Order: sequence, then structure tokens, then C-alpha cells
Amino acid sequence: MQDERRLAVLRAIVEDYVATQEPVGSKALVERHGLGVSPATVRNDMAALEEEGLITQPHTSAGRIPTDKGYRLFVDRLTTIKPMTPAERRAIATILDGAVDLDDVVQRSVRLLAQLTHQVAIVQYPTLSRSTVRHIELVALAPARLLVVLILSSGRVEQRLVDLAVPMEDEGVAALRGRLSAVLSGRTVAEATTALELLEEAPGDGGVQTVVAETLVDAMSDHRSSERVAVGGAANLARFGDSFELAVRPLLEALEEHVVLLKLLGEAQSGGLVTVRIGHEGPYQEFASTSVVSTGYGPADEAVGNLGVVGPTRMDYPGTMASVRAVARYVSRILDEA
Amino acid sequence: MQDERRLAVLRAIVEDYVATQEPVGSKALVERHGLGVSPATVRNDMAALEEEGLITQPHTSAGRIPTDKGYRLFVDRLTTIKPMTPAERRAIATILDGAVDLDDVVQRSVRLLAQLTHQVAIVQYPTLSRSTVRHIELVALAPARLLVVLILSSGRVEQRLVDLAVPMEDEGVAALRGRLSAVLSGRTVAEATTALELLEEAPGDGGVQTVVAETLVDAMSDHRSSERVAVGGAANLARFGDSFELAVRPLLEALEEHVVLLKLLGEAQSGGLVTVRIGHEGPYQEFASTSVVSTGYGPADEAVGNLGVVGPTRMDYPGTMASVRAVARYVSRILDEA
DNA sequence: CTTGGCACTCCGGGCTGGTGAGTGCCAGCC
DNA sequence: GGCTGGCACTCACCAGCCCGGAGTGCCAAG
Repeated sequence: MQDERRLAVLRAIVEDYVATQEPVGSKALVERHGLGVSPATVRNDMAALEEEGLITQPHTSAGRIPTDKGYRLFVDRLTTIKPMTPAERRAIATILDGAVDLDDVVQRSVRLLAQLTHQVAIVQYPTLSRSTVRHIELVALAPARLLVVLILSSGRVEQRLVDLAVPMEDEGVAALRGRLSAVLSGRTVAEATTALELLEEAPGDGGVQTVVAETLVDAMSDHRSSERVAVGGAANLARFGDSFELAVRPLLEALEEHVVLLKLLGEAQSGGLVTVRIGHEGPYQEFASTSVVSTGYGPADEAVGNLGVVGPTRMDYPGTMASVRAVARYVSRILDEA
Repeated sequence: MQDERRLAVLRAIVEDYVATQEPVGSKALVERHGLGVSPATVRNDMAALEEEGLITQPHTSAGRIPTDKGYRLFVDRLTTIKPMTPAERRAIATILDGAVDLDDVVQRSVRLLAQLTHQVAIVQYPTLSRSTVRHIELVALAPARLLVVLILSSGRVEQRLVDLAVPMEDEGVAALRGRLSAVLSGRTVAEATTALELLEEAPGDGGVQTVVAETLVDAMSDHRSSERVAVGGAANLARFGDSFELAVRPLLEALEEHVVLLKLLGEAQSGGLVTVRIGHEGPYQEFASTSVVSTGYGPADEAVGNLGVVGPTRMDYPGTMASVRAVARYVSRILDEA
């Protein structure tokens, strides 16, 4: 079957090009990979592959490089995700198990992912929308000043200061805390928000209830809508090698635009599936020469956030996919335990 | 006085080189600046300036560029900090006044500074060491689980979860809170830390006091020693123009090493003084072609943190210094009000 | 001390020719 | 029908070369 051989040639081209970063020619190909045919045969195959739009030559009579379509086929059909070595697994486990709180988990994940893949890593903070209210605390710091603490099942703690128009008795604070706790405890953030909006309307103790409810709604919506991300491994941008202006610059600018990054990460994929967005497949044409490898994470198959890396289309897909998947799994496990 | 003219020539060279980024020759100099002498005269002056090590030529028979020493003299004696325009002042005020909490102030400052200077901005989070303990709260989330909340005068709120070996009565929690509050309230973080270390020793209620004290010490030391910084405007690295490998890469790598950034910012300068560290004057020789413009900020002349920008030695010092100073002042004012 | 003149240096761009990697095609072979 | 060796062809890349231009240093005169 010369059809199979052609795919083998495509795979060899992708692997070589990723490794050397140079167009790969027919002769080098047969030497490096053990396909038992002559260069001339490979040339014919290459012509066919080019016909199908899977590879291309940067200029006449140079070697071939894969097109986005070529990478796509490679990722979909020609590769299996490399398993992580035991040593790598241990390293991941040790680093992530040392985290002290949720933010620390996110920050460690970003660093880890950047190190493992030698690329720019992006980790989305877990969304609150699916987490539930575990506890609410009101603390009177001063007669007319309240500290509102909101603890969610995801482990996130939000706190806000509220200045009151009128001073408030300790019993009043306790009563309000009791009321809020009764209404909100165990509810999801979405449910809690609607419940609070009702409370806001109700006339209460001199407007205190209203302002506290507003604050809580604000605290909940804040980190749900303007979802935050952590970025790491910007130094790996240097790996783009050529085309500073073309590829590195737009990325550098995007790194501080968290909205753009979130869009790059894309929709959450649950169930351990890793999404690969190659070059122009993405939402921005500025990133025509970058690929995004991402996946969702979260306890028990329920995605509460995404993480992934972005790098040149010419990247080591099997290895990168493996790292992304492995880190997502460990993060999920940690969230499960917490 | 030809001595004065020589300094004028130096100033002109610095200004032209900063603007054009190209070595500046004698002819262009007399044309662009109105020094009423001939190119030949300027050449003599240039030779003298070169003799003193203030300027140099990249290669024989090219224009001159300032040396680090030349920039130093320029900054020290030849320039006054450009005042900000009213429009700029208003912009700064509007942006910073919109901040909702301490972290937001820091993040907005970084963005602002990066925008104003078109360079990489660094803002250190306020240190805790000078702030005092305003309030301590213990909340029993579960029989054997405590939430510890620590509120500091700087406005920072730290919270930790503590798992207890044995369950604890509500009265015990209240008593412990009272004891801690009595010992710590109003103390500086440093004082509080030593006080807590004594408490740790004392045998208490089944080790609860010990573990809570440890947690508090940890929370206080955490953000004091590993002081955090915010970074912004990484995209402005592109402004380095040439010498990607030489200048941009080390910086790109340093941007995630917060320790390095802190060292770059240097010692806090209070009293509105702006520090300029030019090229090799800094602590790292990798950054021989970058300068750091920084200053301290904090309420009432008491520096609680630094902020600044880092950019190529060839930068607009007067403008940059003005921006850094202006932002530091506004941030200080906000901290004063809070 | 300043100025105009002059010879000198050297970077940078454009042109040229040689080299090598790689291709496409064709005719022969299994 | 598919594979192979051979061969002519095409470019990118590099080194060498030349040349113009910007800029300098020096000198002698004002």
C-alpha cells in the first residue's frame, strides 16, 4: 500500500521539521527514518502530498514543510499522546502537592506547564459558577464598618470591606449573618445571586442588608464574568526563533489581554480530551502561525476551567498534548480532594 | 565658555540619539539644534567629550553615541524632570481613583506606568513590615476547622484555613480570639511576629493555640519576605528594537523571576526622589544595556514599596522620570486616604 | 579659539559568480 | 503498475567586490 507509506512520509516530515526547524528534503528523509525506499520514490510521494495540500515548499526547489492541514492530519491520525515518564509524573505530583491554596495551585501549574513544554502556558482560574457557598462571615471591624467574607466550595475565599451609613449593634450583625447563611449556604453561586437580588429589594435594617447583599453579588459576579488567567513561560517566546515581528509580537501584546487569552483557550473540553487549534483554525488571524493545545480541568469530569499552552505551529504535538493532559489531571485531582 | 557648550553638545547628542536611535554626527547636530557654531568646532568638542569617556563611536568614522557615563551626567546635571501636562495628570487621577482595593491599585498602576512610558513597568506590592494588625478573626467552619482572618492597617486581608487535631468548642474559639486580639491588635507585623513566637511555646488548649499562632506567623512572613511584584507592558520590549538576544531575552526571562525584579527596583527612595540606574550600574551584568528608573511610594513619606520602569539605556529619561514620580505620588496619596 | 578644507576610514547596499541541496521528469527494471 | 537511478534545472545562500556617503581627525588660516 503506497498510501500507508505516504502517511509515513508525512509523519516523518512533521517530525523532522519540528526537530530541525528546516525544510526537509527527500534524501535526508530516507536516511534518518528507516523507510526502505529510494529518495526518488519519496519524491513522488511528496508530490502527491503536496497535491493534497498537506505539505508545501517555501520556495521552488527547497525541502517541504507541513501545512496547517498537514499538522491537522498528523495530530488526528498519525500520533498517539506520548505517555509521561514516571520521573515526570513524580515531578508533577511533588510540585503540585506543595501548593498551599487555590491561587498557589494555579500559579504552580502555570510554571510547571511552561517548564514541561518549553512554551507559553496559560491557566484559567476556576470559575465560580458551579461552586457552592460554603460559609459566610460578617465581622464588625468598627461600628460602621463590616468585613464580609465569602467562602466557596472551590476553596476560594473572597473578602470585601463595607462601610455602613449607620452604626450597627453586634446582635444586628449576628442576626444578619444568620439570615444570610440560612438563605445562601449550600447554594450554587448562580442560585445565591438570584436569592441575593431578592434580598436587596426587601426593606431591611436601615439599608444594611441591601448594601451587604450588593457587595456579595458583586464579589460573586466579579470573578465569574471577568475570569482571570495566569500566564507563564513568556521567556519561551524566544523559541519562536524567526519571525519576531510576525509571531512573537502579537503574542507578547496578547499576554496582557486576558480576554484574548481566554478566547484562545476556547471552550472547556471535559473528559480528558485535549483540543488542538492549529494556526489559522483559531479565532485570530494574527496568530496564523501559532497553535494552541488546551483542555479543561475540574473535579469529577466537571470542567471549571481551562489550561493549555500556545506555541508555534511547528511544535511537538504529542509531547505537548501529553503534558497538558497530565497537568490537567493532577490539578483536577487536587481540586477533587480539597 | 566652551565648557558650557560642550555640555550643550552632550545634551544634544543624548536627545538626538534617544530620538533617532542612530549615532549622531557633527553636521546633523548643528543643523538640528541651534548651537551657533560650525561642525568643525563641534567635532573638537566631541573629541574632548570622548576623551572624558562621555561619548563613544560604535566604529571609526561613524557618529557618536553616549556612554553610560554620558547618560549619568545628562541625568544628573543636564536635565530637569519634565512636568506632566494637565491632561496627563487628569488621566492618572481618573484611572487610579477607580481602583476598588489594594491589589487593584497596584494593577492599575502597572498598566498606567507602562502606557505612560511605553516601557516595562514594575510595581512592588506594599510591604507589610510597617503595617499594623488591625483585626483578627477566627471562624469555626467545622468542629475541627478554623478560618483565620488577619486584617492589616495597609488594607491587606490575609486568610488561612487551619485543620485542628481535636474539635473545639465555640467558647474556646471566642476565648482564643480574645487572647490573640489582646496580644496583637495595634502591633506592627514585626512586633506581632515575635509576640506570636512566644505564644507558640506556651502550652495551650491541646495545641490549638500553637497551630493558629504558627499559621499567623506564616501569613505575616509570607508576604513580607517573598515580596510580590506586578509587571506590565511586556509588549514594550519590542521597543528595544535591535539586539533581541542581547537585551530582550534576559529581561523576558527575568520578568517571571520576581526576586530579580525586586533587586532591580533597588532600595526604596523616599521623599519623592527618583533613582536612575544606568546600564552597568545595576546589579546584573546581563542588563548592561538596560536602565531602571524607580522610586518609592507610601503614605506620608514612609516608603512601603517601590515602583519603576525598566528600558533600554537609550531612553527618554526626563519623561520617564516624570511619569514614575507622578504615578508614585498618586499612589501614595491613595494609600494615605485609605 | 574657531573655521573651512582635505584626506581618510569604514559601514552598507547592490551586484556577481559559485556551490549545494533539492526538485521534476524520464526511461528502464522488477 | 509501482520503484529506481540518472540527469538537467532551479534557487537560496554565501563570499567577494565595488562604490557611495556619512563622518571623522588634522591642519593651517582667520
